[in-house]
Amino acid sequence: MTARFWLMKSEPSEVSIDDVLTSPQRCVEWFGVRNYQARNFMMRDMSVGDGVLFYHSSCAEPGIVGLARVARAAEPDITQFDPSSPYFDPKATSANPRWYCVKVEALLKTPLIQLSTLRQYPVLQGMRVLAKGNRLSITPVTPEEWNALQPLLIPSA
DNA sequence: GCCAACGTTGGC
DNA sequence: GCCAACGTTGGC
Repeated sequence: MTARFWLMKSEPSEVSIDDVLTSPQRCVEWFGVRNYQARNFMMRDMSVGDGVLFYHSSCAEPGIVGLARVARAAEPDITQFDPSSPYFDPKATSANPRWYCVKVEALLKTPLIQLSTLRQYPVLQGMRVLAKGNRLSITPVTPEEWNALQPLLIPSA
């Protein structure tokens, strides 16, 4: 296990940072990931306690909106078994699940950090989320990037 | 709505 | 195993 920090995208129309912060345990199953690379990050590389940048995508104001942590290791994503779910996968069975998800606990809401802001910091230029054409919904964040981001993540009064 | 990027599918 | 076609993502 190498990575300890992650950026995780969510569409706020589906699950926003506010949705998670106001849910009973401040937790959400990261259901709906249907990309093997992202799944493998959750299955192989994530550990409880890993730091998470909560990112809103496909919305009016895309960017980092919160801090979170991995709260539980990967388990089968139950939406793959539900024929009424948009994430239903007919090739998945409970004996042979295809898709797994970790549980994420939201910690706090941060000021919105837009892509244009991230681009201003040389140390952050390598972030996958800034790469042209990047579509991966879960990406590793280096300790250097994580540390450089901290001053930007302090909640305003 | 546009479109670039990229993952997946399926015929061969 | 190749690769063209297709579908999806996601910023703009």
